[in-house]
Amino acid sequence: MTTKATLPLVPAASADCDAPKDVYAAACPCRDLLDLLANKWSALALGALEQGPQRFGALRARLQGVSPKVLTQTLRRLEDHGLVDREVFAEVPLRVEYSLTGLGRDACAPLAHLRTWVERNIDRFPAA
Amino acid sequence: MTTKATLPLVPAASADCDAPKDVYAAACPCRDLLDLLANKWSALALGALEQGPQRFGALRARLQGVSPKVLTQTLRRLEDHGLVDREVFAEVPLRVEYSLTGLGRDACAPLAHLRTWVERNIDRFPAA
DNA sequence: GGCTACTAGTTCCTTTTGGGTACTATGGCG
DNA sequence: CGCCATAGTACCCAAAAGGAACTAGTAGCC
Repeated sequence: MTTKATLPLVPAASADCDAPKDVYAAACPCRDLLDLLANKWSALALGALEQGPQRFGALRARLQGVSPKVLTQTLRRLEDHGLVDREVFAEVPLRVEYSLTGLGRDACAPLAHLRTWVERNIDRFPAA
Repeated sequence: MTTKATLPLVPAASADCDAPKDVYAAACPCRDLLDLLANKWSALALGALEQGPQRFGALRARLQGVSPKVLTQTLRRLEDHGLVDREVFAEVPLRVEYSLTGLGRDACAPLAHLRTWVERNIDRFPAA
């Protein structure tokens, strides 16, 4: 038996998102956005940019352990979604600055809550 | 030239986490925890469980689009970290109930902020 | 001119993860 | 016996994460 037969996983009438603002709906764009923000590197990058515009190298140093490739991907994705701005200065050596947009600044609030909750509650977790 | 020569990515003295509560430190356990919580399915699963204990099938229906494998993975990971409880009832057909621990309940708050922020601000995002 | 250095990436490759579909185990019911 | 249900697991493939090495463009130095 297939999955489809056992459970009506999606109401089926709402393929194009009848309830347009439900992260629990698979087809809702909210899902993609949640996927973007609920992500380790995004949360860290936006938090770093909260303290002002930063260069690529500075972000790389702040987000300890991030590889340049992943950092580029993360920043591009945030840029594509209108959360950060990328500004290139034709200096030498080349300088590129990343900064938050208004939207990005707003998105920082819930992510900051998450980060600080983690830091404040880490001791309550089993050592494993 | 290698990466090591150009940037001291990690202070190197703090391999075992001198500042024990910094999500920006690669070696800090906070990092793993952030990775666990800052995750689409975790955020959705914990949010679903906020409304009371749920069976596997109910969660699967609520988290539209999740496959049984991924749901199992997500729930086990949350269980391993002490965020959810898993209770098996030896009935027939088998019943398994998932519920939040105290820690899990606390973790819901920041995640709920994130989910509702997304739902409330989705319209501000570029259509792309 | 040739060498080095700087920044901000990209490319290539391997490993890990995500994810779907199909299948299993258990037991009641007709 | 065959069928239903639930709660998963097994298997496989594709996508993504991730690391190390390499590139581009320019300036300064010898």
